[in-house]
Amino acid sequence: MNGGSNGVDGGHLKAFIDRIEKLEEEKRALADDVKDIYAEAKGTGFDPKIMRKIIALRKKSADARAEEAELLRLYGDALQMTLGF
Amino acid sequence: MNGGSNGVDGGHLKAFIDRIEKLEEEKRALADDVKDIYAEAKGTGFDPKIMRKIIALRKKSADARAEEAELLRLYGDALQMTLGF
Amino acid sequence: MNGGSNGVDGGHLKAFIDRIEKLEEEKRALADDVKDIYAEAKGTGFDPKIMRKIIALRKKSADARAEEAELLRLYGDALQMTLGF
Amino acid sequence: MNGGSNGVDGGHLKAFIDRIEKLEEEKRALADDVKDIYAEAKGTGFDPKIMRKIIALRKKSADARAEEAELLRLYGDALQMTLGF
DNA sequence: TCAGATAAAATCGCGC
DNA sequence: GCGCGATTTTATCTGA
Repeated sequence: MNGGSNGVDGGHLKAFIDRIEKLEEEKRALADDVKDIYAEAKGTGFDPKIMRKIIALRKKSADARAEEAELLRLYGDALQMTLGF
Repeated sequence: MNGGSNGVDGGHLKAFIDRIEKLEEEKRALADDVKDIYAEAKGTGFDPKIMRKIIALRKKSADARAEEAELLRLYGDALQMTLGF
Repeated sequence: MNGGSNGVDGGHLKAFIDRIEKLEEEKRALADDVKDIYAEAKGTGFDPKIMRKIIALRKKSADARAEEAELLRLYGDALQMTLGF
Repeated sequence: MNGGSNGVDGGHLKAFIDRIEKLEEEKRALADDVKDIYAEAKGTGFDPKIMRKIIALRKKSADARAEEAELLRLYGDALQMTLGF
């Protein structure tokens, strides 16, 4: 049946796992690259924290952004907070 | 020297570690309580995600909130984005 | 309806948020206590970094027991066995 | 100076953000690939949940080796030994 | 859709 | 003070 004797195709399983581990490794490398860019941007005077927020906002549609801002406003108003925006 | 024979006061060390582990356990219990409250709030129609944002905003001073919003605006404007707020 | 009169029950929302913030505050206090103990231990000659490792290992041992049981369950399930626990 | 004329170098900022977003997109693509492999494996009879456990254990084993060396280092350091590696 | 698990991100403390 | 590593918190994803 296979190398083992328990009905599990170890070779096939190992191929899947190797492929996954390779991809995960590539993801880690890309994450490192991203970190480097943030560091570089910081070195030229940009605020990485704000950059992250901008990027998060860009991932959402304009509608989604507006809706979330509206909800924040509603909740903040109900709590009588001054949100500052 | 001490109970052991390697220069480390095991009894003293254990006392420290027991105290820390007890406090960590209490922290875990509180974290569970928080999770329960979010679930309860969700059950009555509130959006936990927005609640988290509100709580995060409340942790900052009004000035800090305004300054961050201003930076977001500056960056967004430089990118010609419409932020929606 | 509430201060904001916008359909959000501010009183109810505030009650939830107050409860959460209170619990978070207690968590912070406990975290400070933990930090103090590490500082105290450091002051008496113990290395906090090693202490953290020790505590992590103790926790890992506990987790390992739980995980062992879970893995048994998983494998048993994958093999369509009824383990009975 | 830029589109916004507010003191933020939009062109420079945009270049950084574009690079980051491109890398994040690649990360997402890799994550999708991983997801596909899990799905494919599932289709051939493997249990993805167990596979994840296996991979976590393999990673943990690698980490464990690193940690063992680190603990050696830590304890050696705590004892003011020169290990030479 | 929702809870539970997994992964990503932000935060914090340390050492240089 | 700044980057780095570790912890904690937040968001995403899978399966019921």
